[in-house]
Order: sequence, then structure tokens, then C-alpha cells
Amino acid sequence: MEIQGLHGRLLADLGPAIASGEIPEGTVLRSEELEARYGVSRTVVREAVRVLEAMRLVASRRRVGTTVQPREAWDVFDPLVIRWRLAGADRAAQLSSLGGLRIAVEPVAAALAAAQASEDHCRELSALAVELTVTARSGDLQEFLRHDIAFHALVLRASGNEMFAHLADAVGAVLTGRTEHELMPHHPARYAVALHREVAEAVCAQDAAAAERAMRAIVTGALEELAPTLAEQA
Amino acid sequence: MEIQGLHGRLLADLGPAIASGEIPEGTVLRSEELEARYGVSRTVVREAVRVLEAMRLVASRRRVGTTVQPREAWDVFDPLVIRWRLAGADRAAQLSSLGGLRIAVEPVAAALAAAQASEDHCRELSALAVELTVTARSGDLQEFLRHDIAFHALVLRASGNEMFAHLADAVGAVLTGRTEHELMPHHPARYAVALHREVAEAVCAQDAAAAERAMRAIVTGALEELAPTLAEQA
DNA sequence: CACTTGAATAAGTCATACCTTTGGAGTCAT
DNA sequence: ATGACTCCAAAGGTATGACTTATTCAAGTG
Repeated sequence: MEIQGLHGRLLADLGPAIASGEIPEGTVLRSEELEARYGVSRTVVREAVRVLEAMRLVASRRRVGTTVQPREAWDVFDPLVIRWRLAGADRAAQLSSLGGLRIAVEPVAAALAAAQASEDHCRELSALAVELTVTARSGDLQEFLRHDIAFHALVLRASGNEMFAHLADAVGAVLTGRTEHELMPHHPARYAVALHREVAEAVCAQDAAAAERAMRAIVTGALEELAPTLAEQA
Repeated sequence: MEIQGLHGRLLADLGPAIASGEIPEGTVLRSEELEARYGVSRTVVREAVRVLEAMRLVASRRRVGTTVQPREAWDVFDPLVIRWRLAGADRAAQLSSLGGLRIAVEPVAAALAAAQASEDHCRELSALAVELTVTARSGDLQEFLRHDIAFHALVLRASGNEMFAHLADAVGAVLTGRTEHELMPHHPARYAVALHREVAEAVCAQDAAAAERAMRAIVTGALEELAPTLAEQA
């Protein structure tokens, strides 16, 4: 994703460097310097900088150069910024922010999904819950992850709110990060799997309140399990 | 904001046109054509297109051109995309999506703010509640709006979650839109003002549950008041 | 009919020249 | 010394022409 062309390469190099704090706030990047450093033309540098500017990672002014902006200015909802931060030194902060967002959004999404659930959604969700149960028991973390992501994405989509649906990628990134960085036990907690089943059942029963409760338990549990790791990195 | 330079002008013209559906999904824009239409150079066109591409509004491929992407692909959390959609034909859909997001986030933000409220936050919030009460009575909608935006932004910031804080702009845009388009009564509802006072008091008392309840009442109320207008436009 | 080949097309890249803004040095008068 | 004014140089912004590369589509070939 987003690795097309030279400007893509620049972006894939500069973005993470800035997002991780490797290039600190206030640093001034001159076009000429970037051209030389990456051996590319003005055109390429300018396009990459434009994109970074749209993300509010940098701001360019005449006679000054492109300045790395303070964290507060960054567009923290941009998918690329989220990914870059998750990959770098800011991982802890990004995970806790996303955790908070999940606590806010996912329970409401589950309630909405239950309130207007179609048979298809019910079927798919139930099937995913079964897969989660099976792969959790067998300890196949990769498959478990795949289905976990699909489960949460489906709930977000079934909410009928396009903005909720777009958070699926971010949630997926969080779940992936959790698995990749060994931040979770080798056998997913039994209670978590049970809660996923509860969500699926509540959605099928169009019981909004129950769906919301179960989902809230899932996401608060996820954040709590992460808390020690976050504290350790801070 | 974002009106600097020629590429900024292009963006300010193309962005809204796409976001409003005026330029429909699937439309192919050729660089040369855009150069001619706006009387600018390739450089400018390419930079504008790059930014639109980062927002996933368009995708450019060799030998084909830059194609307008379907709505589902758009980065609906991008501040500019939100603003453009609010200004155009998609306003109703965007308002209802944002309304849903507010219902999810703001109550949780209020609870967090209450749980870790500082004296400063309490003071500021109380002051804003007073201003809201006064300007509501006098019917000064512009001032009321200003303070309303500040109130919600402060709660989001006081939550301590950077992602919540970044939603302040979007919430501000919703509130502004509501006032500008005469979608609200000339004297803000008395119960709404009372609820804002309740939020402020709950935060000062560090009563998370009460703050969450009051805020939830505010945002659900806001969405319900909007419902008839939304239905009418759909 | 499938498969290869080739030409046309539009984006991507580079190099260069020139314009425009603006920070800051230098100057001068108070 | 302090303030205001002038002017220059630095860096981004824009325009343009030449060239590269990927990709589609169609013609040709087995």
C-alpha cells in the first residue's frame, strides 16, 4: 500500500521517521537536501512533502523550509500516520489512544448492529465466533487474528455508520500489533472468546443492550490487558 | 486553511466537487485536461492530485488517468473531506455519521474528563456553561455557537485522549453547520443548556457517571433534533 | 480462439529556468 | 541603544520541455 513510485518511497521513509520521533519536532528539511539524500528530483520531493503536509506532519514556508510539526498538530486519524506510529517509538501512546477510541465506539457499534441486524450479518458473525472458538483452542494465533479482525470489522460495518466502518483498519492494526509483539498469551483468554460469542448471539437476537455490554467487556478487557505493557514502555 | 498556492486553489475546487458528488465516482481526470481547465502547470496539478490521492478521493494509474474513487474508499476522517462533504450534497449523510460518532465518543470523553479533572478544567468548563446560559437567553446565536464549540472541545481535550481531542474540529464543524443552516431554533433549547451545566458540575465533582449521562443526553438530543431535517433531505 | 506482439497513451521522472515571498542583515535617524 | 526602513539572499512555488515507463488495447499470428 502506498509504495508506488519514487514519491511513495520517500513517503515510506520520511513518514515513519517523523512519526516515530526519529526526526524531532522543529527539524527543518530543505528540498535540496532531500533531493541529494534520496537522489531524486525536485518533483518527487515536492509531492512527498505535499502529502506529509496534508497529514499535518510538516508545514512548509517560503524562505524557511519544511518544518516538522509538533505531535498535537498531526492528523492522528490518518491511516498512514496510525500505522507509522504503531510501528515506531510512539507505539504505546498510539495503542492507548486507539484503545480509548475502541471503548467508545465498538460498544455503540455493536448496539447499532444488533438493532438493525440482517440475517446475513447474523450468520457471518456467528460463523466467525465459531472460528474464533476453534482457533483459540488449537492455539493457531495467525488464524485467530484473521478471524478476530474480521469479526470486529463486520460489527463496525453492520453498525451502518460509515465512519465506524472506516475504523476497522485501525482496529485491525491494533489487533495485529498485539499479536505481532507478543503482547498476548499464546492461548487467547477463554472469557474473551465467550464474549465474542455473546456479541454474535445478541446481534442475532437483536438485543442491542446485550450486544453493547458484551462488546464493552471485550474492549475494556483488551485495554486492561495492555496496561502493564504500556506502563512498562512509558 | 489550505488555501496557499495554486495547488491549494485546485484542491479547494476539485475536493468539494468530488466530495459533493458533482464529479461522480468513476470519472477519469487527465492531467493535461486539468492543466488546461485551470491554466496551471503540471507541477501544480500533480501536487493537488497527490493530496487527493492520499485522501483516497482519487487513484491515479498509468495509461488510464486519475479516477474518482467510490465513497467507501474515501478517508472519511480527513478534516478536509469532512468539511467538503458538510458543505455539499452529502451534508445529511455526513451529519448523521458524525452524530453517531459523537454519541459514541463524547459521553466517554466526559467520563474520562471527570475522572481526571484538574481545577483549571473545572473552572473553564463552568465559565463556558455560564456563557452558554447567558447567550442562550439573549438569543445571540453566534456567541452561543462559539462557546458551545469551546465547551465540547474542552471536554474532548480534558479526556486526555489525543484522538478524542482531534475530533474537536469535526464536532465544531457540525455545530457550526447546524447554526448556519438554520437547523436549530433561534433560542437554544433550555434543557440543552441545563445539561451543559450538569456536565460541568459533574466534571468538577469528579462524578464520571453523571458527566457521561449528561453528555449522552446532549448528543442524543442533538441527533434527534436533526432527524427530521435529515429525513427530509434523503 | 487463444496467444503474442506492438504501438499509442498518460502518468512518472528529471533538469532547468524563473518568479515570489520573507527572514534577517545592514543602515540610518531618532 | 532603539526603532524603523531598505535591500538582498535563501528557499519554496511555478512553468516548461524532454524523456522514461507501465499499461491498455488492438492488430496480427499460430
